[in-house]
This record gives sequence, structure tokens and C-alpha cells, in this order.
Amino acid sequence: MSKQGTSLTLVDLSADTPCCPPLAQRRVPAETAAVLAPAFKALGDPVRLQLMSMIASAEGGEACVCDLTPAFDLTGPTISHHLKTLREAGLVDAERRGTWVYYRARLGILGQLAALLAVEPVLVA
Amino acid sequence: MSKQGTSLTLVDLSADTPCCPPLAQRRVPAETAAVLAPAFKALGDPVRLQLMSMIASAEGGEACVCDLTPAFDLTGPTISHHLKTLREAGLVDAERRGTWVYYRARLGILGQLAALLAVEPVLVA
DNA sequence: ACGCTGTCTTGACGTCCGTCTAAGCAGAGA
DNA sequence: TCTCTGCTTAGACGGACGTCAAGACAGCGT
Repeated sequence: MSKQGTSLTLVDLSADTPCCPPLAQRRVPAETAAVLAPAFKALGDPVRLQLMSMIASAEGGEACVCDLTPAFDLTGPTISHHLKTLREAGLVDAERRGTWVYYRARLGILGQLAALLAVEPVLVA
Repeated sequence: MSKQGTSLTLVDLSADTPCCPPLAQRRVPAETAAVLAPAFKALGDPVRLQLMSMIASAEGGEACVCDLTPAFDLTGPTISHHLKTLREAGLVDAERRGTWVYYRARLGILGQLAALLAVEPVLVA
């Protein structure tokens, strides 16, 4: 987890990096913004926001693509494309188990984004 | 700026609407996603994320365009365009006082977005 | 009143994004 | 092995986005 991964197209955002104080407390540096903005951009589409919610709120924290796809009036490839976007943003993980592919939310990343937007100091249980 | 925001294409997101439980607790409905996604999309650009942070973390909660613009290697109109995007997303308010225009962050909206992303229940003081 | 300074709007251009159809790949079952 | 089902990738197309240069508008100072 050394910080050498600067050439990544993908977001790093390992959960063990506390990442940053609230946006409203200290000005976000350019490099940090460059790393975090793609995550927000990934959530900036209604379909992906719903996908993210369906995955994160699913039983066991994971959802099958076969359950996600029929929830939208979109073709399979389009849903797959959106899931890939979420994956590349580091927001979800994919795992194939037999016939089906399951997606699991990275709650740590989600929590970091929440902390960044938090106005009041966030108290975590 | 006589726009009072009644016929809106703009996001409503009034601070008095609790809006929604955490994304990871209950599935976000399509209409809610359609309203919230533009706010995340607005934060999905490194420049706007920095602008948002600079405004929210500024003294008195507001920042002058004349302070924001020179912080980037971008032209004035481009910064103005990004600020308009933040304004239309309901994330900031603009006010002209004499020569300069000041932008103020809508912390309530920011807090709602944070609450939506929150994984653990958020305790607000 | 006049010009000056600061900000916003307009119009344009290149790139990226969301969506589709068609094709490719991976497992499961017969 | 062959085929069927489920998911992803590839290619294409229309629309939206980020950026800039040029022009327009609003206040201030002389």
C-alpha cells in the first residue's frame, strides 16, 4: 500500500487510507480531487446510483446481475457497462460463482465519500 | 438572476426534506435517483470538487469568484461555467455584492448527500 | 458621463458518455 | 463434446460535457 501507484487510471482509494478531512473543513488538494471526482462521477447517473443502492442494500451485501438487470428498462450490455463503471471507480467488486456474477459494495469507500461530504463531524459507532 | 426556481429543471432538494435513508439500507427509488444523481454528477469533476471545497471551507462560508479563478489554470468563463453547474445542482448559492460575486455552499444539501452515502448511522450533534 | 474592471453569456469545437446491436467468452448440463 | 444460458466486450451513433475566444452586462471611480 505504498503510495507509488500514481500512474493508475483506476482509483486507488484503499480503505486503509483515511484519505481526507471533510470538504467543508479544509480545501481539497488537486491530486485528491482528481482521485475522488471519478467516484462521484460514477454515482452521477440515476441508473448507477440505483445499482449501487441495490447492491449495497442487498442481503449479504451482494447482488447477482441476474437480479439487477430486470429492474431496469435497459439491455443487459448497458447494465454491464454501468457495473463496469462502478467497478473501475472502485465502488464495487465483482466475483463469478458458477453461472452467475455477484457484485459486492465496497462500504469503506462509500464511507470515505460520505465523510468527505459530511458537514458536521461524523460519529461512527 | 430573477430565477426563483419554481418551474425547475433544477434540483429541489430543500434542506427541510430529510430526503432519504442511507443508500445501503434501503434501495433508492428511481425518482429519488433522478433527483440526486445530478448533484453527484456536479461533484464528479475535479475542478468543481475543488471549487465546492474552497467555497465550503472559506471564511464565513462564502468565497469570491476573484479568489476562486486564479486558483486554476483555466479561463474565467470556464470557472464561471463550473460555478453555474454547481448552482444548477443546488449545491451553492450566488450573490452579487458590488463589484464581486460571492458563492456560498448549501451545507444542508451537502449533509443530505453525505447521509445518503453513509454506511453507519450518522449521528449529528 | 465616460471608461475600467470584474463577471457572465454566447457560440463553437473536440472529446467523453449512455445506449444499442452483434459478437465473444465462461460454466453447467445432457 | 455440443449446446444453452448468463455476462462481458467491441463497434457505432446521437447527445451531453469541458474548454476556449469573443462579446455583453453590471458597478465603481474619475
